[in-house]
Amino acid sequence: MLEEGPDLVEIPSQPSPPTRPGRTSSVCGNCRFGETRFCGTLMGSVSGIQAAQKTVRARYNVVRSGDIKDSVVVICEGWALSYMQLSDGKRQALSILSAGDMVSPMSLLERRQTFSVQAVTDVRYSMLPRRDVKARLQHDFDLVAAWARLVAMQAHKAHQHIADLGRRLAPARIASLILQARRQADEVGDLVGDTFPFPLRQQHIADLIGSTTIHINRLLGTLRKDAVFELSHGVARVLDHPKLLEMAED
Amino acid sequence: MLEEGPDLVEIPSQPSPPTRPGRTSSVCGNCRFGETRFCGTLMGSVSGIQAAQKTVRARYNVVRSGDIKDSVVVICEGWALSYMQLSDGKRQALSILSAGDMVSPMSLLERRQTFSVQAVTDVRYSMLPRRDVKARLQHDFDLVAAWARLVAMQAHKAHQHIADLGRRLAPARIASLILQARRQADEVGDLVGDTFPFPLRQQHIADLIGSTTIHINRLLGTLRKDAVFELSHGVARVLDHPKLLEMAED
DNA sequence: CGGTACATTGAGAAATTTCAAAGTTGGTGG
DNA sequence: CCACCAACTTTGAAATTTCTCAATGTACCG
Repeated sequence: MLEEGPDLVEIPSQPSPPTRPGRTSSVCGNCRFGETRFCGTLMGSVSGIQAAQKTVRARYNVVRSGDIKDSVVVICEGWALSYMQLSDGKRQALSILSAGDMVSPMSLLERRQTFSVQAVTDVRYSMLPRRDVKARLQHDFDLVAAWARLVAMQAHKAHQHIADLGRRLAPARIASLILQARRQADEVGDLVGDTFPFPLRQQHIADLIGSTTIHINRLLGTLRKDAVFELSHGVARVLDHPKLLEMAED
Repeated sequence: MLEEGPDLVEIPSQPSPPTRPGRTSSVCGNCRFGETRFCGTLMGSVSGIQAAQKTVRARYNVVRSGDIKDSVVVICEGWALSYMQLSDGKRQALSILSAGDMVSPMSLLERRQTFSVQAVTDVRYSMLPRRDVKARLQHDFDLVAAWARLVAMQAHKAHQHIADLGRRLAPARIASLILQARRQADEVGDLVGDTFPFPLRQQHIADLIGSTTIHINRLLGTLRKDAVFELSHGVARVLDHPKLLEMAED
């Protein structure tokens, strides 16, 4: 698994983070997701919440475990990975974050981040002041419910992840990951034929799956050889969907 | 891992579940935890929430994945395990539930249970009508916050679990589990010297750890031989705390 | 006594990691 | 245009970890 990243993978220094700040709140108004996502509903026409937009380049951190943040982070564009950093330097990815995802619904209460987030591609994200968001929720129980639904979904995903890691062999986990990404792409309209964007590196897959790059590499090699799945240059291609379903046995 | 349990392990039939119903709400008033737990706060003096008390014997289910429940379940006495049931019959435990634990904070919204809960020892539990609880939350944002804190804690535990399963070898996971149980026992005052109650069977440990009984058995054997940890008749004993800490590398 | 749940052991098989070393690719500065 | 570098991918072989299969042993209960 990926050891604590080299300098390039982490934000190199506090003074000059690879970030270009900016302050807009109309950005959300132009968002391709409109109000289909929680962040959209939250920002809806009359919220008056001011979102600060930022950008980080691939392989840099959006959030670091332990950071104290007074904002809720929402990914607007690009892919990122949330992960836990283990004491011995290993890391385990928790989930894929892409456009429209709130980095952590929980961060509404806890200023201290309990996990890190690293950009896979270049990432654009918004920071919503926690105070404002909280106030908004306080006045609108429906929003609380929507938020809770989000939390519930994430909890369920976490449980699936636990079951995957605890009870499945690597091939099944990979198949499962691929299918999940395909489904997601489909929902967002990014699925073109049997092809969809998949910018994760083998290292990222290994981190999600709880395995090593080397093993992932061999498994992907097999999938390619067997004409089941191909991955190259950030584009995934499912050649044998039924086979994948069978492998993931879901 | 445990295959879909034999009949005895599951509730044998709908007509005569091994449950003796009863309806009391003063029970919570007499609870040893008072208002230190969320359920206590929730039921606090003036809530007027009516809790139905039930009991199930060891190895029976408290909740089954897919059940539709209009109540929130809280464990009052005994130990239980929440777990995911995989399609191929295997199961993966998610967490230990003991006195004072709400089975799932998420169940406040979702009637459909997304995981199962099985009693490890005999278990007494309360069922709080969701409608009432929800109403209570709606009138008291502080309760929402308390609830959210609970959710956040569980999310964090889930993340730890994911990291454990994905990135640690079985010995480290066992050590980690033991220490967690010890800490928990300590907090509740159940730690006597180096000894504390630990009713989990090797099978349960395997299900939590994502391993097999046989493997667990050998590892526990080693721990015993090396005078690090002993487990017998539901009582655990930590002989070499530092060693365990080192193994869990936390 | 018979049965069920649980713990324990041995031996071989399978999955996965580790170590070591090349091969590729895309971008950058000269 | 070329050399070079960093990030990635690929391969081989040996070492570890963990699982599976197959028995056997043990304690408690009705």
